[in-house]
Amino acid sequence: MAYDKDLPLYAQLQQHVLQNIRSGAWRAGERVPSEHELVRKFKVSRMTANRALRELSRSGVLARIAGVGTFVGDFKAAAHPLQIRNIAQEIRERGHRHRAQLLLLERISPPEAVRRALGMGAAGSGIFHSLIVHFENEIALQVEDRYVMPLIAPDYLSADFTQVTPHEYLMEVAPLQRVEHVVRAVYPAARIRVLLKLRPREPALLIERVTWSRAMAASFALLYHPGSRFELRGGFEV
Amino acid sequence: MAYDKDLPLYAQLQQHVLQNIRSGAWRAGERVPSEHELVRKFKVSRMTANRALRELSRSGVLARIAGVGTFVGDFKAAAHPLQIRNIAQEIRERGHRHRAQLLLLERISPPEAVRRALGMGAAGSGIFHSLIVHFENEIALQVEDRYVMPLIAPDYLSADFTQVTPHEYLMEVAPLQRVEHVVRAVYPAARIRVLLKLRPREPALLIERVTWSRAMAASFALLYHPGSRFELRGGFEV
DNA sequence: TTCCCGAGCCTGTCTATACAAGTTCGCGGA
DNA sequence: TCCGCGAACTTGTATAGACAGGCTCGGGAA
Repeated sequence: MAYDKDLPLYAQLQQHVLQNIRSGAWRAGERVPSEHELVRKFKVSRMTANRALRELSRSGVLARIAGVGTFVGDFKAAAHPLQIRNIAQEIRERGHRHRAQLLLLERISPPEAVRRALGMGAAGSGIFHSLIVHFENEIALQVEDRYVMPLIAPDYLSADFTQVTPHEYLMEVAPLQRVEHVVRAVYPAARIRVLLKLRPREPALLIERVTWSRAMAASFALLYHPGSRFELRGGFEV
Repeated sequence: MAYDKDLPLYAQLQQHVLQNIRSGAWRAGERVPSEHELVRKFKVSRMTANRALRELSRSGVLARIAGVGTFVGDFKAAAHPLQIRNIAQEIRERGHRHRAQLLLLERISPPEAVRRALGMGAAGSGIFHSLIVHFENEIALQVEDRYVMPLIAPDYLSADFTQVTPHEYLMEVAPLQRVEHVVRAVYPAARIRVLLKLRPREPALLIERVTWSRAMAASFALLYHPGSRFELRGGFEV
């Protein structure tokens, strides 16, 4: 094989497939060699060829149909991933200083929108609410408006959110099971605009995050970011 | 094993691991059973245990260190994926009508911002430019402002972009190698605001997309979406 | 006391083999 | 002509065995 001899065999097979796709020799939808053909051509065992193709299939590069064959995936249809990360960690990884300012930490009767997001019945008994501003080098980068189910984190009101972010705190007290995000561009309410020091027409990037733990909705967060100072990045290779 | 007998063995092992993580029995950073322990406990071969753990490791649920062991991954550090998809396909999958209106299709001298995004030298010889509005049931959902390297798609100016989207066209003529996205909330220029029929203070969600093909930047697209009618969704399970 | 080396664990890879189940296609019988 | 069956191919899964290389820790040598 004319590929990097330092790589394991299955990875060399993957390189072979990827190079043919990258070069345009194998186009979307076209058939790629079967496991048996790879076995014959490259003198490897079928398990090795199987692993090479199976992993490329799992990552969306290939599509496999039992009994039919393996085909080049359709990038038109592929979803390209973006990344949402922990704000405090992101700031620290940039080598900057993170500071959290706690504005509210209370038990309230949940607003209708929050009840809907968390799938609460009408008889919402009360919910924990925190409002925190996150600063990167003393410049506001996120307003975190969060609602937490008391059942999941009974001691939420006594946590020190200047030291640990609510997300980190919740990760400690309850195992995370599922996360859902919705990202939108919004023109936020005046209260949020002030906290983020938004300029007159500057919009905000809003991430709505719902987390599940122990088979129930645990927390609903509205994460506001200044449009001019925050962006989500993502990529997608081969 | 007390798991779904219809699942393959390696998947049943994964269920076992995931249930222990979900329930909180195994916390982030803690050790999980080694392959040998799984072999003894569940009477499977090591290759089966290896596959179960390897795949969970690849998806970030576990972290493995050769010579040491396998550990529960740290969700605090995990990045949560969002999805960016082909707009025309997304609309059609919702069962709605997609229509593309071509406003500009020309060869121009590239603006500075475009030259930078595509990594062009100062002597940019000229670049193809298209401006298209995408409608969902006759409501504007995206303004696509795209710049394409002539080397990659020499016949770009003679394509029919009411029938095929530029992204689909480029996928046909050049193999896709890499995609990068940046997502921001912006207050767009008046020209864009008119096309999207934005209300007075309504912001837009802007996706900047650079694609590479044959080891060079191929295309730079600015995708504007109305803040009130467009959102990105993503999730993350276990 | 300090340092080095090896035993014993771990993951990573690879092979040969086996069986199951899905698809395709052509041949032969009704 | 039409239908059904089976051969030949495909992927999916599972096993047993092997070797390589990384890490830890303890015992023995300097």
